Amino acid sequence: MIIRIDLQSETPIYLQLSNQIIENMANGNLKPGEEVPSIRSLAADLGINIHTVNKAYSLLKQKGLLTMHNSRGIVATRSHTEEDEKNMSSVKKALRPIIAESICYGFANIQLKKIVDELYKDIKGGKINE
Amino acid sequence: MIIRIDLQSETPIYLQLSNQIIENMANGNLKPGEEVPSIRSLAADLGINIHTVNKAYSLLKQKGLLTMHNSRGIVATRSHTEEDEKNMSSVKKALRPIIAESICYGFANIQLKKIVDELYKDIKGGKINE
DNA sequence: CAAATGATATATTATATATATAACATTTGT
DNA sequence: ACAAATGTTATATATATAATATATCATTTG
Repeated sequence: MIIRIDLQSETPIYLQLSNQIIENMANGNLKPGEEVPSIRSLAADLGINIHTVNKAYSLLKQKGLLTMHNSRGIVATRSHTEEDEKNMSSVKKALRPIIAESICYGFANIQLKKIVDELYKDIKGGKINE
Repeated sequence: MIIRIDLQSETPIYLQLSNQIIENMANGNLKPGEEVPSIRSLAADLGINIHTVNKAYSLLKQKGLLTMHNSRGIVATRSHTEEDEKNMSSVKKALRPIIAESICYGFANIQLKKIVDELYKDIKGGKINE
């Protein structure tokens, strides 16, 4: 799993980290059941603090995407279908202001869905660019 | 233009404010060329500080959605088509992590585009909920 | 000329982010 | 039994962001 942190970015490190782990889960680089690097080892590899990694992992745990096993490592998880409603409302809440902004920019509904379609395929394709 | 600030929210006030102004521009409550409340009056109405309103307005100005006229008020703006590329890349950058997260939740491409479609119509419809 | 405007400056408080150590209980491998 | 590695938690420090309180300035409007 490739992770790259930009210390100059205005996006907090723990968010960059959790976002990139999510991308790795989305494109299949990190599959459900597979182990994630330990907090200490990842912090050492990236040259950042343990607590920063811990914060990112806690966020993913809260989203139901990671499961901590008592002193035995951390494993990628796919949240259950019972949580679909919760996940759905979380996604909608995040999407809403972006879609509103797109409307202000004059982007049509079809145009916006085309962008979503492209991003969806691009992420699943496994590109980690931007 | 109706604006409601939640002081308990974890979303910063200036972001709540700019997001709601954007929604009002998206649903037609605030049309291009129309005046926006002055910084002082809006701050007084909402019971928040001048600088917080100023920060929200500056953000919208930076997005090309507001234009300040020297000591003569602030006006809603539709950013020009020449900036489409910039706006597009801005929207994509914001959308990417949310779509990746949706994929982790097991949401299909069609399902996601349906959500976008619903939100698009809901925002244009003018609902200001949650 | 007074009033209102956006812009700017300084200061203070509170919260968020990131780091540095340290310690704890649990699990794993020897 | 023991050492090593794990996730968890606690404390402390430094910096950045968010929000507030005053205040001043040039410009525009009535």
